Amino acid sequence: MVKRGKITMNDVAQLAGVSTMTVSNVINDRVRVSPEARERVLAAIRESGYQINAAARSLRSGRSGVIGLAVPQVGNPYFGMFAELVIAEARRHGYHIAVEQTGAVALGETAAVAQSRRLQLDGLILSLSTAEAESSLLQTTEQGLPIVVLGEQDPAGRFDHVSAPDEAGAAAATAHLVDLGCKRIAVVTGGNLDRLTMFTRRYNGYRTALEDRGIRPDPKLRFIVDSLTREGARSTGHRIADSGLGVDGVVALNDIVAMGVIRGLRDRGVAVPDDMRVIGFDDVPAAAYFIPSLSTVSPDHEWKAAKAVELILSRIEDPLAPPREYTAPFAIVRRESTA
Amino acid sequence: MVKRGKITMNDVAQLAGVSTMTVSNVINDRVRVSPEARERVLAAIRESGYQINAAARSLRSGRSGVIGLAVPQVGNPYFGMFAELVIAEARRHGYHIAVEQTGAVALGETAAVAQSRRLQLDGLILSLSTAEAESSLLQTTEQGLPIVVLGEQDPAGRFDHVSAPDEAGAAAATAHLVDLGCKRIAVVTGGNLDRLTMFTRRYNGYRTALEDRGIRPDPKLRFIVDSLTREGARSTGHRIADSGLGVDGVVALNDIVAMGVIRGLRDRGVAVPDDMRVIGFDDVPAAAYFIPSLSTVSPDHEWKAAKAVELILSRIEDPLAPPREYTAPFAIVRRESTA
DNA sequence: TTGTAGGCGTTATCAT
DNA sequence: ATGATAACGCCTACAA
Repeated sequence: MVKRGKITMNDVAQLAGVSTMTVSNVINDRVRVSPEARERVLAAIRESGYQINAAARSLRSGRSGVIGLAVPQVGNPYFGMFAELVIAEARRHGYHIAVEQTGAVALGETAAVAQSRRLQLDGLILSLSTAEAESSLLQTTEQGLPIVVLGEQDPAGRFDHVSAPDEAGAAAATAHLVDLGCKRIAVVTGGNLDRLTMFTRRYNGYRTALEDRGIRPDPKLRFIVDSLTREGARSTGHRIADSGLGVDGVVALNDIVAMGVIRGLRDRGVAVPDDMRVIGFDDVPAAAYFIPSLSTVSPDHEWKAAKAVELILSRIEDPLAPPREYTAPFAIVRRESTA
Repeated sequence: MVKRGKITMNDVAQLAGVSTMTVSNVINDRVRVSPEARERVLAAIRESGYQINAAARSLRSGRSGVIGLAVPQVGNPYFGMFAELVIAEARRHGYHIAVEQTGAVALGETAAVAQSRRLQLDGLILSLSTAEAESSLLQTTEQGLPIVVLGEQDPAGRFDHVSAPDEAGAAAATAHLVDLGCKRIAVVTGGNLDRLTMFTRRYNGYRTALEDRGIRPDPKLRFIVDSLTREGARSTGHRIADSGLGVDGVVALNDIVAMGVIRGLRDRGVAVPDDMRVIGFDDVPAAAYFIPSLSTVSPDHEWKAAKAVELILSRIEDPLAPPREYTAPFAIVRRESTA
């Protein structure tokens, strides 16, 4: 009894001997439908293998039941893990997630926003890496796409925003190294430090932690990765090993970089933690299994994912509510790399 | 001049002083439109911030321009990397990718298929981990959803299929260890070995490589991970270290497992490669940066992604063509873990 | 080259 | 409780 091609609600209605609206009412259990009618409809659905047409529903209702999640790359361990959590959390609320990739560039972030509108997504959780995408964001919210921003904050503070504990986390990481007796603590950060970015905030955390303990941050101990990749981090590890600056501790801006740096140090025969201690940021799944296992700042990822979903849903409910700002709680996880 | 709410093609037409169809024709550059009209339309689009409504287009045309990609989890390094490549390749062909997660269970795989139909996806690239989802697949293709299968092959061979070089790759990995002088080579695999799965095929590769060299595979050297996670692999590493079997080489079914095993060995003071050599499978991005860097079977991931996209596009073109079968080329990458 | 009519599958509204 | 009707925004077919 399986019909080839498209089976519509109408087909189901005929099969069940009811009207299209009754089928629709059963599916969405909107109004009271008599038990017999409901039963016949459900049987007809099973028999025909009917699947609702999301395009038609979305066109008619204006809602797609899909929320976008735009991240730089899903292949990145951090964003891959985060996407998984968001997908699970959204499903709990009856929503589906569509993953977009921005490549961490403004063009990609703008494109993700445009794409979300085209696809009639009900909202967008956007992990921002640039500030340049802001103007397109503003235009978009004016046109009614609810947005929650992660990572970089828009300067005007007009969006719901969930951030990592950048300053406090980096400060705690730095303090951890100081407490262990490290005297020459380097920091590995990225990009330029003019604007207030994730890099800047983590760097600031490092600096204030040192200053709080009466240590003058040495500009020579600030290493900039030339690219935010494992390879970029590895060569930064080489530079640190070759620097002759007597570095005995490293605060890395994230775990990928930390592991790349450790790998680079190892290339030069520098052992972690024996010769130098290293701490990361993010607590990606691989961190606990790296050799040496990686000490790191561990933000509550589940909390972050749940908060992002909660915010986007309430923003969809009430587009005009004032924007809200949250920072994830964190803990320092001590592992072998700072033993 | 930015209008709030939904801007339709009609609004653009009015703004430009033309008919809706002219706007549609400009957007899809279908027929010849006079330069002046086209210019006015483009200006109106820019001015209004118009975005085409994908739901309406999809409803009308029956095509969404979106291809589904169903993988177990995007947080997994292998699938995250693979998703990235597929997304990039699809974009090159003007298609968008929607990522689904199956959790590597039959229920999830079936659900992904149903979801793809609901969402009017033009096709589905499905990374299969189970055989149970097969019946639902068959029903689906009958209803016109083009499918390309990765990973597990459906027993009936009714789908386009791209596989990893499981047997040949595992055999080459094993041969590599033999050539290095390993005498007691263990294999770490998963699940039961009754059906022909990825596990079975890689295990078979290991076995035939040994037999080809006149070595009798010792059943005691076959270790089964109780869960396909880093933690499961780590505890397998413990078991290998504690086994007292004199293992001097390990063929792991994939890189995640290989790294987990190395971590577990390290927990027991077994050094890789000094005390024991380990080789993985997949060449995930992290493999080259692990300590020790991981020797592994490196399938051509880009080839695989490109082939999957190529197959799904041609399947969309011609739903009735006979199914095709491809296996990715590979190379053995020698790194520190087998030095 | 441009415009008009109709329908894709669903649901809101109103009527029975 | 159930059904008829119209409309969501776009595109195919045809007409001008």
